[in-house]
Amino acid sequence: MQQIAAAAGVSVTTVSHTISGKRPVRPDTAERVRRLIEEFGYVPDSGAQRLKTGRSRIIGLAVPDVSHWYFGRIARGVEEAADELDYGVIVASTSNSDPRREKRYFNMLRTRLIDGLVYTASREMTPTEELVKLASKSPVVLADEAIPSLDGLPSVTSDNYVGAQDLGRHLASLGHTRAVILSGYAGLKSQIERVKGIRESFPNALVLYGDFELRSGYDLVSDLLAQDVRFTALFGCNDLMAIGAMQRLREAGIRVPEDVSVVGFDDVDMASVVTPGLTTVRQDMLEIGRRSGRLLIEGLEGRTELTSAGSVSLPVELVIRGSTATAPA
Amino acid sequence: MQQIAAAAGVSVTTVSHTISGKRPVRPDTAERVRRLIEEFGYVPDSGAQRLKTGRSRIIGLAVPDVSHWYFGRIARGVEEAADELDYGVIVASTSNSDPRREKRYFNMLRTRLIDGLVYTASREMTPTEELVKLASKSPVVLADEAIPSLDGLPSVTSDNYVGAQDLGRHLASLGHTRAVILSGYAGLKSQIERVKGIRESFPNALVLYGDFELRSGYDLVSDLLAQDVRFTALFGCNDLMAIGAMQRLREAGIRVPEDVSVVGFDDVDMASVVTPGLTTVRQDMLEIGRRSGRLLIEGLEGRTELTSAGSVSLPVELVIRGSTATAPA
DNA sequence: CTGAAAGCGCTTACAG
DNA sequence: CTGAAAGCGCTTACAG
Repeated sequence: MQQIAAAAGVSVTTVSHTISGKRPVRPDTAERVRRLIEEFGYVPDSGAQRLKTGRSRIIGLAVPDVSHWYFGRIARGVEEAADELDYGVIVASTSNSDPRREKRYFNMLRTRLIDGLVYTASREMTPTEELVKLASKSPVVLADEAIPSLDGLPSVTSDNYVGAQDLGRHLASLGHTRAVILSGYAGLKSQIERVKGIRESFPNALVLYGDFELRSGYDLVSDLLAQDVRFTALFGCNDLMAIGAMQRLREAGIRVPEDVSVVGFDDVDMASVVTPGLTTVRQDMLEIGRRSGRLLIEGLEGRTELTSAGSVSLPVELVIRGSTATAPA
Repeated sequence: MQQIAAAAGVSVTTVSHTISGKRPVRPDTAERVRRLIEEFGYVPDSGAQRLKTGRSRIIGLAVPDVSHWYFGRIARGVEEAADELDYGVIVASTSNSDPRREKRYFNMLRTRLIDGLVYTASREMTPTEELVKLASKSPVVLADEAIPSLDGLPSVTSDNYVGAQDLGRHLASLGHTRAVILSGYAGLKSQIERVKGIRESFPNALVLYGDFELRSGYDLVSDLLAQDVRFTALFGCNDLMAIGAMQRLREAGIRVPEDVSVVGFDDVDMASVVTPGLTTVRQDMLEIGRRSGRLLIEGLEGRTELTSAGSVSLPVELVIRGSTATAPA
C-alpha cells in the first residue's frame, strides 16, 4: 500500500479509501490509484486488516466429519453462503466430539481467527462446558441439530417431526401394524423427534439405538432376528442404518418389501441406487448449510440478532420407492 | 498480553517468550506468567502474530466440491494432517473451476490469509494462467491429479496405471475380449493412465467419455445399446459411472455379471452396497489428503523442498466383488 | 535472565 | 477532497 501511495503521489489514507470507498476520492486520483493497484497486483494484507478492524471475515464450521456425505453437504452449503457474502470458511471435523479437537477449534474463535462458528452437534444433546461458555460470548449458529439447553442460540434444522410423521402414516396406510425403529444416538434431538413422529402411527413400536452407520443397522437386525422379533415395518432413522438393515434382511432370506417394508431418512445418493430403492424422507442438507452460514454472517454484520428467534425448521419431502409395500397378510 | 504482563509485573517481551519458549525465562517467573495466562484465559491474537511473522498457519484446500464423497475424503485427510501439525485449513470448492471462485481462493494466498495451497484439479489438465502464476511463487501441492505442465510441483496421487492394469488383467483372465471403457474427463491425467492400463489387456477397447457422475454412466450405456455395440466387459473409470452403467444394463434386461462384467474405480461406499457388489480398485483418498497436507506444511516450514521430486504415487488395491464373472460363451 | 522500542500493514478519527 | 499520525497486538533484534 505504501508503494501504491508513493507511485500515485498520494497518501496511504487515500489509497485505503479508494479501495474501501468509505469516503469520496477525486475521480481521476481514484482512477490512477486503481490502475496502479492493478499493475502492481496489489491486494491488502488480510492480517493487518484483521488487526485493525477486529474482524477476519472468516467463519468456522465444526461438524463431526466432513467426509461424510451428510456433513459434506452442510459444509458445501455453508461455503456457498460464505462465498456469496465474501467470507471464507475454516472447516473442522470434531471427530464425534473429540475434546482435544473441539478445544482447538474453539480456540480459533478466541484467537480471533474466526468471527463466528456454525456448529453441528454429533452425539450428545448436552453440550460440553466449553461450548456453553463459548456460545455465551461468541456468535454461534447450530446447524442440523438443535441443542435444547443452548436455547439462546439460533438453529437451522429439518422438520424431523413432520418427516417422521409422514413416514409413519405411509406405512400405517399400507396396513402395517408391527414396527421396529432403529434410531441414531439417543442423545440427539432429531432422533427424539423422529421417534416421536413415527410413534404417532405406531405407538408400540420397538426402539433400538445405533450409531447412524450401515453396520449398526445390520447388527441391530441381527439382534432382532436372533430374538425372533416379528415385524413387517422397519424404520431406519437414517438411510445408512436402513440400508444396513436391508442387507441383513436379505441375508436372512426375508424379502423387502414383500415380507418387510423398510424406510430411511435423509435421501442420500445411495438410497436411489440400492435394490429395491429406499423409501425415505429427503432433507435438504445443502440448504441447511446455506441458511446456517447466512444467518451467522448476518448476525456478525449486525443485521440480525443471533437468538433462537432466528431459528428455522426446513420442510422435508417423503420420497416413496420400492422398499415399501402393503403389509403381508 | 499487556494485561498479563502488568499482572505478572514483567514485560510483554517476557510473556511472549514464556509462551513461545524461544529464550530462557526464570522458572518461577514463567510459572507465574503461565498461571496468569490460565486464569485470564488468554490466547495470543492470531492476526497480530500473522502480521509480525508473516505466517498464518492456515493452509487452503481447493477441490471441485467438498460435498462429493471423493473430495470429502481428501478434505478430511488434509484436515487431519493440518490438525496434527497445528495448522488450520480453509476449504474452497472450486465448482469445477468456476473462474470467479478460483480467483477468489487464489487471492487468499495473495492476501496472506493462507500460507499455501493443496489443489485438486477438476476437469482439465491444463491449468489456468492464474494457477501457473500462483504456483510459481506460492507453495502449492497437487492432490489426486498431477498436472504435467506444472511439472515443478509435487503431487500426491494414486497409482492409477497399476490399478487399471489389475482391472484389465482380472477381466482378461476371466476370458473377456470385447470391452468398453467409460472414462471421466479426457483432460485428466488419471483418466489417461487408467485407460492406458486397461488397454494393456484390451488394446481395442472402445473408449467413451463422461463426467464421473452416475447419470453419465447410465447415458453412455444407453448410447452403446442404441448403437447395438456388443461387449461383455465394461470398465467404469470411477465407481459412480460404473454403477450408473449397471443400472442401465439392468433396465435393458442385461444381467451383471452373467452377460456383462462391470468394474469401477475408487471403492466408494456405494460399491459394496449395490447388487451385485462392484468389483473395483480401492484408492485411499484419506491418505492422499493426509500426505498432501503434510507435504505442503513440511514445505512451508522449510523441512522439505516443494518440488516434483517430492511427488508420491500411492498403492491401490483390487477389490473383487460380484459384478465380475467369466465371460459368457 | 530481562526490558524498551521498533515495526509488521493496515484503518480511522482528527484536522484541514 | 486529502494527509499526518495513532494504534490494533504481537515478535524480535538490540542492549543490558
